[in-house]
This record gives sequence, C-alpha cells and structure tokens, in this order.
Amino acid sequence: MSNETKDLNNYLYTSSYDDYNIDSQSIMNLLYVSGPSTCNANMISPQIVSDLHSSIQGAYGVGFELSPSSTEFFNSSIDQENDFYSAYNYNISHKSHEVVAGGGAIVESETKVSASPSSSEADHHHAEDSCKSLMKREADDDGGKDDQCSQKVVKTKKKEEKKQREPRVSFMTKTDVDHLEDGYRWRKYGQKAVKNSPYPRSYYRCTTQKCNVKKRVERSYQDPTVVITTYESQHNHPIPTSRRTAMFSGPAACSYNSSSLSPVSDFIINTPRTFSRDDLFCAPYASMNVNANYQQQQSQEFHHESDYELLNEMFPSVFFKHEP
DNA sequence: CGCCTTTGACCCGCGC
DNA sequence: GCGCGGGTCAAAGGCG
Repeated sequence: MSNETKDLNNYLYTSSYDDYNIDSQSIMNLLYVSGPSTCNANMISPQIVSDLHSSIQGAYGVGFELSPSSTEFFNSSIDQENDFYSAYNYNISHKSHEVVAGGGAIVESETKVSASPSSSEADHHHAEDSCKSLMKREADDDGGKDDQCSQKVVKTKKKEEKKQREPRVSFMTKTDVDHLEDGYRWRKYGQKAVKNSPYPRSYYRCTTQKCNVKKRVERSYQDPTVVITTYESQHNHPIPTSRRTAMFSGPAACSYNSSSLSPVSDFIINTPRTFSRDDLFCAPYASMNVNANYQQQQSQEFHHESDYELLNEMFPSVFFKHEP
C-alpha cells in the first residue's frame, strides 16, 4: 500500500438495505464499527462489503479496482423502520481459499440482517420487469374488459412483488470520483435531481446481457466528499476480464455458509487465490474480533506458510489474540 | 460503428 | 384527483 493511498482520507460505510430508498441522513448515522484503517477504499473495501452482502444474499460479488484512496471501514445493517443500525464484527479465519467473516456485534445490539440467500433474485427482477412491460403493453393496447381484469391481477402481483424488493447494499466512500470503478461495465440510464440535494443521483445498469444488477450513485449533500453507491441485485456473471485488474482475476461469487449461520450470521467469502495483500488488510483490520478457533485453525488451514506470515505481518497482534 | 452519456418525457406510487 | 418525487425509457449526440 502506498503512502499516497494512505494519505487520502476516505471513508467507507456499508449497510444492507431492506428499505427501498436511500436515506443519506440515516447512512450518515451509521455506527462506527471499526477503528480507522488505511486501506484501499475504492478497491477492496467495496469488495469486502459486497462479499459480505453476497454472503447474506447468497451470492453477490463486486470487485473494485484500484484508485488512490484509503478507507475507514464501516459495516452495518439497517433496521428498516427505525433507522436502527447494528454492527457486524468482522471475524476472519482462513480456510483454504475462504475468508470467514463471522458475526458478533460490537455494540449492544442484535445484528439485524435479513439473510435471504434467495437464488431467484434475478428472477424476481425479471418478473418485475416483465410485469412492467406487460402493464405497459396493456396500456398501449387500448384495453378492454379483459385488460381491466388482467390489470387488476397484474397490479396485485406487482404489489406482492414490491414487498419482495431486491435487497440492496450500499456504502459511502469519501472520494472525489463520482463513479467508482468496480470492474464491471455499467451503462448510465438515468440521472435525477435529488430532493434537498444539489447533487444528482445517477442510475447505472450492468451492461452484461441478462444481468439485472443496477447501481445508484449519488453524492451526499451533507458531506459532498462522500459518494453513496447502492447496488441492487446480483451479478450472474464474472467480472469482465478486460476491465478487471489482475488482483481480482478470480471469481467474484460468494457462498453462503448456512451451516454456520449464527444469530448474528456467519459468512463465507470465497476469495480468489490472488487475493491481494490489501484485501486481507482492509477487511479484518476494520473491526478486529477474532474467531476463537482461529489460532488453532491457522496452522492447519494455511496451505502456505507465507500466508500466515503475511497475515501476521499485516494484522496487529491484537487481532490474533485468543478470546476467552 | 459500437458503446456510452445526456436529458426530457413518461410511468408509478404515495401522501394530502 | 392532484402534485410530488423516485425510477426508467429512449432518442440524440459524443467519443474512441
């Protein structure tokens, strides 16, 4: 990690959204989970965030390319009704090619995560879109009685679908760059002025065919240096190699470790073998709470001695302390 | 020429 | 019913 990278003071907030709208104010109120860490915000933290989210969702991956910024890592979920934020702890252990991010709230609150590893999110989206186009078609078709009837059905269906909104993950990054490069290809399909904000919100869609991932980018009106990025749905394809840095040459998919799901949720993030040093540095360092079995596992689970040495070098000793 | 952004119009849900 | 705000569409234009 370069000094230039460290010098830039970037922040990253993350949250899991059940709510449909971003509430910038709410996001700003996110609990501080981690100690300040200097790492590559635009690069790795969103990756970790995304991976975390994907663990919750079942599969969700976003890789971020390098940009000169550093991050304080925030990670939380949002209670939909009360803007209540609870925090994850980011435990890490190393299982072969996996990083396990285990639950354990730092704050005195239960981690509220709607862990819905739905494999049909894309289908939901498809359904929503097709429903929408259907309605549009019906509207265009100068509807008769049948149309009125079907419209009712469609509306009912749509209401039901609305309850099953695409889960979203959003995070805030302190950066000058509006559109953070994340390795995927996006096409901007809209821009809207945001109420009470001088900064517009941009809407992007993944350009890959049959991929329904969308993302919204807006700058916080409270802190113009903060960019709020919200991802919706999940990629059903790997990151385009042409746009992907060597660092993220592996698959972005994550698996959901249901067997280890605790009340505060455990996650498995599959990481490519090329998982960078900064990657490892950023996430666990953000909130240091160690899996109690970590040290017992580490000697067996690190396939390469250098891995452990590397981590030892990167993480403060406190990170590896035993918990009672 | 393909891909992308821009931007005004449009649709829809929601609150009053 | 109306107005507002969020989200999307699609034509037009820019760029490499």
